[in-house]
Amino acid sequence: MTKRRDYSCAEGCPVEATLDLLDGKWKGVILFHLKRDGTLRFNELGRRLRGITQRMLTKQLRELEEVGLVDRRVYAQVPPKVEYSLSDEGRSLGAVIDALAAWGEGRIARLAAAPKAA
Amino acid sequence: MTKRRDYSCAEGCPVEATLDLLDGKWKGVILFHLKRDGTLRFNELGRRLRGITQRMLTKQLRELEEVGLVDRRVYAQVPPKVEYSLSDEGRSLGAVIDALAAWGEGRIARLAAAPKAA
DNA sequence: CAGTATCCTGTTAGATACTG
DNA sequence: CAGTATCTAACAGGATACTG
Repeated sequence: MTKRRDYSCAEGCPVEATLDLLDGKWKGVILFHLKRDGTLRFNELGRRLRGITQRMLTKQLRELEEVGLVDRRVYAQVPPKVEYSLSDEGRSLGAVIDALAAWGEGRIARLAAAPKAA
Repeated sequence: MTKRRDYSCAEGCPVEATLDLLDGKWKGVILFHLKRDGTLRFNELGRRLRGITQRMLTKQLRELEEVGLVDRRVYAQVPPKVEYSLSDEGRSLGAVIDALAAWGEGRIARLAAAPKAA
């Protein structure tokens, strides 16, 4: 999904604008966990995302930071300590995250109830 | 974004489950327009998505159909007539689409108000 | 009208190894 | 602990041309 800067194409574009920010295999879940837990360190977050590599976690976090959804706080100490949390802008996404989570739960339940015929 | 079938990993996964279905550059907008207009023919839809190629439109629609969010109705006539609309499942996504659109509008407004310094 | 069929490119994301 | 650096396979998605 190519990132865009201009969403002047009216009608449907706000949807795209939002989705563009959530794009990437892990962004949605990352935001979900930061919303839930408030503040998490790099590896704490990583542990909540089973299967993610450090490289990917770093990349997704940097992108979220770049668009202003996530704040990154570095403590000048050894061993390193870096904390991630939602920015104000990220917090404003709360209702969206909730909507995604709520509908997803329903869908998972529906799929479980009516298993796709083999 | 790799499609998955199992979302048994608890906590954050409903978010992923939803996002997986909306993945692809055009799915969000397609759903938005079908929600708005109810039923649209292939090219009507295409015209609302400036820049999409027929190949992509077909592909995204097939994927949405496959996961059960969109219904495809073919009329046996010449010239061909094919109508797309939200399925019941797709309609149940309404609140999510609205949330995405609403937040996106806010964000676009915010970006316009505070243009990123070059 | 509503697609297919090909070709082609950049990007995504996984695996793996290394570091201040 | 919190990352980098490299390499690679797979795919997304655009361009273009053709068709029942």
